[in-house]
Amino acid sequence: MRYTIGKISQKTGLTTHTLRYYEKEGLLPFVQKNSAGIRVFSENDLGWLSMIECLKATGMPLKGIKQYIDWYQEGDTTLSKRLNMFQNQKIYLKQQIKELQKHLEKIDYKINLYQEAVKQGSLEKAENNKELQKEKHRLFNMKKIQK
Amino acid sequence: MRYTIGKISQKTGLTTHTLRYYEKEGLLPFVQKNSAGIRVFSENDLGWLSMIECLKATGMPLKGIKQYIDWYQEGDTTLSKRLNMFQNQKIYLKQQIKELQKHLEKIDYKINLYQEAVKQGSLEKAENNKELQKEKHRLFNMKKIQK
DNA sequence: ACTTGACTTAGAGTCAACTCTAAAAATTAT
DNA sequence: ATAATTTTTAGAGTTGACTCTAAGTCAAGT
Repeated sequence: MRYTIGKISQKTGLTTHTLRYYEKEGLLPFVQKNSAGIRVFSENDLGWLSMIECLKATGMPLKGIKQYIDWYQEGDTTLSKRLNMFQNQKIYLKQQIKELQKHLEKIDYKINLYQEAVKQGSLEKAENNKELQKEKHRLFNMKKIQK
Repeated sequence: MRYTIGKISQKTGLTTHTLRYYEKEGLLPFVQKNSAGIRVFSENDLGWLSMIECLKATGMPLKGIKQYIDWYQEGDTTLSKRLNMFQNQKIYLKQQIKELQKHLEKIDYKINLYQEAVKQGSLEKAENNKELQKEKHRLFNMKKIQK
């Protein structure tokens, strides 16, 4: 199946502007153009966009994604570079998830605190709750600064 | 304990420039200044910076963080707004974590694929592996575009 | 007292990633 | 056939979050 840029925009949620921008940045080197100069996207291009989304969402800048695509185009001589890139991205991603889970605990604490505060009509009163104090200490206990 | 901007910079990893920028943006309304105009940070300010980091890391723009701080300063009349904000942030964060875990699966697939490709010296050969094909289908199986 | 380093301000500059504009050509709908 | 919509390009503009500069003040060490 072949798709116009508008269809791909609907499908991916990226604007047509963004898709052209990605192409200009070298992220979509496989997209064909017909005789009138109009882009014709294939299933394969959708696959690339899915991979781009994955790398972008996991914190890789567009330049890094372009590097990967450049390596892909160089062929099998860059296989280990690409493997290495994915392995690093995995390490980074696992770290990210771990951090977000810690942040989730902090936000849960705040929700508990504010639920109590709404109930009592006062943040100060809620902060006097022993259970919440213990939780706060556990979560926000920052190491002291040394001279 | 009282700290200068430099100490806080060391402690938080934010540059002094960034700390002043945050203050200018209204994110640190509690930071005091001494008679010479020099910022004096307290433990309480570190607590605020920790919360700012949490909200920033979970995708809230600085404007949203400022809104929260403005509400805080308005006092107990905004308790439910703040509770609501944290509840929304939690929903958003859980969604984020779920998405990152999906991305992790995709990256794991790519690692398996490239490990096989490196072993075989060819990406094409690796792509012919039945197990990997099944996995690819499971992970990248995109819905068709409808007319 | 002098030097070195940290602090102050207002404001300019940078960077990544879009986002939009304008004018023209192609495609689709009536 | 005509109108409306979509696509094309090059290039300019925007946004968010810093990041840096310059010119000056303050503080600590010798």
